[in-house]
Amino acid sequence: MNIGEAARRTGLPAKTIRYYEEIGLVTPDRAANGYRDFGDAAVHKLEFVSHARMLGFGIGDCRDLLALWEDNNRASADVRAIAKTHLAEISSKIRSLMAMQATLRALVDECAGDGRPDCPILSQLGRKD
Amino acid sequence: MNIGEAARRTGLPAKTIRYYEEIGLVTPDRAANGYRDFGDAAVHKLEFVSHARMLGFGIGDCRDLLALWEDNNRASADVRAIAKTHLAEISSKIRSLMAMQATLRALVDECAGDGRPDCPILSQLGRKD
DNA sequence: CCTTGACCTTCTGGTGACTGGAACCTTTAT
DNA sequence: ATAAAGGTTCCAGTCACCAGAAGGTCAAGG
Repeated sequence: MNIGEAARRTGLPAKTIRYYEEIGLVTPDRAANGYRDFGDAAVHKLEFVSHARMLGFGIGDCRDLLALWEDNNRASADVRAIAKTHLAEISSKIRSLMAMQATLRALVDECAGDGRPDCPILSQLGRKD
Repeated sequence: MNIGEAARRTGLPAKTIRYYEEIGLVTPDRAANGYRDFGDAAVHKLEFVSHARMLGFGIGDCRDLLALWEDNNRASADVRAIAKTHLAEISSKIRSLMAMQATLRALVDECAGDGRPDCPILSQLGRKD
């Protein structure tokens, strides 16, 4: 099938699929006219990568997970290790975002938000340490 | 003062300060030898930007907040609006990360993580929709 | 006076994961 | 024959920097 149909089936933009080919995540066949020709296996791989990306895995992790997925002699421990590392990164990002959120929310709550110039948000940002 | 001292005072890497000059966030004087010469006001501006960046504001927001900070006729409503928009983006990111976290945590908990190939993580990633 | 080392300068190129657009070719339908 | 809808490649841009190269400047010590 052509790239458009593969895009429809996977939900990935065609541009993204071309990019995935460029970096070697998938290697679709080529038809005589030069068009990419995706088989079911290629589409399935794209779906796999799409799902992994939705869970926030980076391209490097996707590559590793894909290799594991295709290796019938894999150890689930290897998969789990990648996932756990990623989970830790997610948790760390959440913590950092929640800290920002708490600080910012307090500041926004304090701010009158009217026509006057006094603003605790700016005061806080401009404080000298 | 030279860029090194400005970096020490603000905690920003010198490279970052040069970048901030390049994009017009700060415009330090130049000494006769071509070195950047930061006055207290310039350092204070850098501190302001540094704080805003720590709260996750993008460079565009920093530019706007900086302009508001320096405008004595500002309305705090304008500052508050920027902050509220940014808060909404933070909340959205947190929600999205927490969804990933929940899914991934459940998968990791289900996975034996041993030498066998069976792995619910890979099964889930490879599921056809 | 010379050297050493720390500091400064600019410039180029890379990061992650795409996205947009231009210029062009192929297929399908009218 | 033509027009629309698809496909192709390649170049450039995004964001907020960071790494490194090649070279200029300055203060201190021999």
